[in-house]
Amino acid sequence: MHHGNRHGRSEQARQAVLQAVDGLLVERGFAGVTMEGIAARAGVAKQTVYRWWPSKVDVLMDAFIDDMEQHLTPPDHGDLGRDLRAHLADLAEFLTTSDSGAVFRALAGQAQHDPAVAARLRTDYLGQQRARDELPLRRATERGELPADIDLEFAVDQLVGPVYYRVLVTGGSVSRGFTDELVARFLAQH
Amino acid sequence: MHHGNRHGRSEQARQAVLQAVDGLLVERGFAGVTMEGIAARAGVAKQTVYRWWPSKVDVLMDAFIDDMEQHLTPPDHGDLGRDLRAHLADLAEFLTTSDSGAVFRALAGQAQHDPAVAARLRTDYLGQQRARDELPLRRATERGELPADIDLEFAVDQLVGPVYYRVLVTGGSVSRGFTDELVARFLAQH
Amino acid sequence: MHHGNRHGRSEQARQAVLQAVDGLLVERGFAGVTMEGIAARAGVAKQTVYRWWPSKVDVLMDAFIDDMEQHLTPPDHGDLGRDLRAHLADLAEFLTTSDSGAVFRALAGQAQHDPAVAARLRTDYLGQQRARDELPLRRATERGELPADIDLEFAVDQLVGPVYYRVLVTGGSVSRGFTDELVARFLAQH
Amino acid sequence: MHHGNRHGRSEQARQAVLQAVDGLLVERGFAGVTMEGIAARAGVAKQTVYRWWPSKVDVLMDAFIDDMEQHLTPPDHGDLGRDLRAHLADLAEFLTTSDSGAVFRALAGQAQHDPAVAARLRTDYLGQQRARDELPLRRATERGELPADIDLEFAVDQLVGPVYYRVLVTGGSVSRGFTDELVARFLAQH
DNA sequence: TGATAAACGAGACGGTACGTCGAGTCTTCGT
DNA sequence: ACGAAGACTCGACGTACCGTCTCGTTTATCA
Repeated sequence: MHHGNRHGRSEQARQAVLQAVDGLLVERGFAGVTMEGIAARAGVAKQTVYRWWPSKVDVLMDAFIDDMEQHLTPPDHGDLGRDLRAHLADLAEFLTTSDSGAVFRALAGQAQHDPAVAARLRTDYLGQQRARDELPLRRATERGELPADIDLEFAVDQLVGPVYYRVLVTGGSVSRGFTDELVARFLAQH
Repeated sequence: MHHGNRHGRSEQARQAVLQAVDGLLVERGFAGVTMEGIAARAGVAKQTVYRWWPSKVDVLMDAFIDDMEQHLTPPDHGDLGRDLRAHLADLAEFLTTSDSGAVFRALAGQAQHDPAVAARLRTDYLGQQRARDELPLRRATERGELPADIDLEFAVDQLVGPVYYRVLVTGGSVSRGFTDELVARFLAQH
Repeated sequence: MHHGNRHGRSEQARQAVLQAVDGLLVERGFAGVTMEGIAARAGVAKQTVYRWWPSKVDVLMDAFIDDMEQHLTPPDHGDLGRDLRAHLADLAEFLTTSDSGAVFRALAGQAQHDPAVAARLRTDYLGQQRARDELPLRRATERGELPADIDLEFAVDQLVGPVYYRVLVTGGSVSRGFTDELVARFLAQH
Repeated sequence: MHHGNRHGRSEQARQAVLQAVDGLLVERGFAGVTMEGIAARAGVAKQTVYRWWPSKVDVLMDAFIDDMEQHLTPPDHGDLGRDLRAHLADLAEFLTTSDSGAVFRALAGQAQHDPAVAARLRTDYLGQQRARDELPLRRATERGELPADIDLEFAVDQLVGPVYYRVLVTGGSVSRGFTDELVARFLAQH
C-alpha cells in the first residue's frame, strides 16, 4: 500500500477516486455523489480529494474526460449519408446507453445550475465533440458533395440538436429511424 | 390576517412561497435556493413549505407552472413561415431571456439528476408546450400548406431541437437569424 | 358524543385528558408527555387542552390532585409509635410504588426547573400532605405523649425528610426497617 | 488557533462549552438551556457539542462534576458536634446558594424524569458526596465519640435527608438554626 | 321552539429546537 | 512531501411540538 511520497501525487489515489465517483454516480445518482462518499469509497482521505479536485463536479468531469478518450471518432466511408447516419447513431447510443453518457447527462444537468460547469463542459468536451461532429461534413465539402461555403456550425446544430433535445428534454427514444430521417432531411436541403 | 383554517391552505402563504422561490432562483441561482431560504424570504414557517411541497424542486415546478399560464401561445398569421419564425423567436426569447426561462433551465438541469423531476416536467410542461409548438404546423396542414400525412412529432423535434440544444448544451446565442434559417431549411424540405 | 355546549365544559373531555396524561407518563415518561400527544390520545382537539390547562405540567398536576383525594389519611391507633410507623410506611409505598407516586416524582422533578410548578406543588399538595404528616404528632400532644411545645414543622422534617431524600436523591430502597428505625430514633429524642 | 487534530479533542472547545452551559443555566434556567444555545454561546459548532455530549444534561453533568472538584471537604475540629454543624451548614449553603448547587438541583430534577441521569448522578456525585458526609462520623467512631457499630448509612440519611427535603421539596429555608438542631437531635440519640 | 353562544373536532399557521449530514478547512502523525 | 485520519466551523436538512388561529358542527339554555 502506498502512503505518501515526496515526488508528486499518487496515481493510485487518482485512479481510486475516479473509479469511486463513477461507481457512486451509477449506483446512487448525482445527489448520492458526495466528496465525503468519494473519499470513503476510494479509501482515501477527504483532504486528498480536495487537494486535487475543487468539487465533486470536477471529479466527475475528470472521470468523464478520461472515459471519453476512446469514443466517438466518426467513420469514413467516403459517403456523406452513410457517415452521418453512422455518426448520429453512435452519438445516440453514447448519450442514452453508455455509462459515460450517464455522466455526461449529469454534467449537462449541473451545467444548468453552475456557469463554471457549463464553461468547463464546453472547453473540455464540446470542443472535441463538435470537431468530431463536423468531420463528415468537412470531408464531404472536400469531396465536393457539399458546397464549400456551407455553414458547418449551423449544419451540426441541425443534425445533433434534435438528438440532444430528445435525450435531455423530452426523454423520447432516439431510434435509428429517427437519426436516419434527420440525415435524409438534411441531405434534401442541399 | 389569515392563519390556517379547516378548509384548506392559506393562499397568502402559497403566493408568498412561489414568489420567494422565483426571487431566490434569479438572485442566487439554483444552489442558492433552499427550503430554509424560501421559508425565510416568504415570511413563512419552514413546516408550511414542507407541508405542501416535498422539496425545493417541487416549489420551483409550481412557480414555473403558475408563470407559464400566460405564455407562448403562437400567433396565427395564416402563413406557415411567418408563424414558425415568430414562434421560434418567442421560444428562444422565453428560454434565454425570461425569468420563467431561467426556472425552466434549472428544472431541466435537475431533471437530469432525478427521474421524478423529469417525469413531472414532461407531464406538466412539455405536454402543453409541444401542443403549442405543433399548432402552426397543424393549421398549415388544414390550409393545405403542408401535406396531411406529415409527422408532426418529427417536424417539431427538427424545429425546436436545435434551439434547446443551443440553450442547454452549447450556450450559443439563439439569434433571430438562427431561428429564421431553421424555418427556411424546414420549409425547403417540403 | 358530546360536542360543546353553551355553559360549561365537557366533563367527558376532562376525564379523557386526565386519563391520557396518566397513561402517557407511565408508558413514555415525562419527556414523552406532550400537549399534542395528550390531545391525540384523549381524542380531543389540541385547543381543548389549551383551553383548560396552560401546560402539560398543569394537566399532570390536575391528574395528580384527582388521584390524591383518596390517599394517605394516617390511621389513629391511639399510640404515637404505631401511628408514625404506619404513616411512614404508607408514605414510602405511595412515593415508590404507586402510579400517583410516579406523577409526584415527575412533578417534583419539574419543580426544580420551574418555580411556578414548585409553588403549585406546595399549595396543592404539600399543604394537605404536611397536615396529614402532622396529624399523629398533634394527636400525641393532645394525649400528652409529646410535650405541648414541640416544633411540629421540625419534627415532620426529621421524620419524612430522610424518606423523600432516599426516593428523590439516593434512589435507595425505603424499607419498613428504615422507616421503623426513623420512628424509633425520633421517639428516643423525647 | 487550534482547529482539530488527530489525537483528540479541542480543550478550548470543551472549556467554552462547559462555561456556556453554566452561564445559560444561571441566566435562563433549565428550559433555557438548549444544545443550540450552548453551541452559540460557546462560539462552537453544534456538531462539536453533539460529538462529545449526547444531550444537554450530559453537558450539565460534566460542568457540575468539574465544579465539584474543589468543594465540600468537611473540616476536622476533633469534635463531632462542631464538625457536623459545620458540614451541614456548608451543605446547605452549597445546595441553596452556590451556582453549582443550582446545577445540582437541575440535575436532580431531571433525574426524576430520566433513570440514566439518576444513575449518572449517583455514580459521579453521590458516591463522593456521601463519603464526605460520612467523614465526621467515621472520625468520631475512631475517637470513641460514637459506638463502633453505628450504621453510617442510616446516620447520614438522618442528618442530610431533612436538608435535601427542604431544598428539593418544601422550599423552606435551611437556616443555621435548623441544621444545628438536626445535629443536636442526632447527638441526643447516642 | 328556535336562536344563539360556548365548547367542541380538526388542522393550518409562525416559530424554536431538535439531531444529522455533508461541505470545506486545518492539524497531527506516519510513511 | 504526501497521504490517512479526524476534529473543527458552518449551513441546510427534515421532524416534532409549541401555542395561536380559524373554521364549521354540536348542544344546552333562554328568549
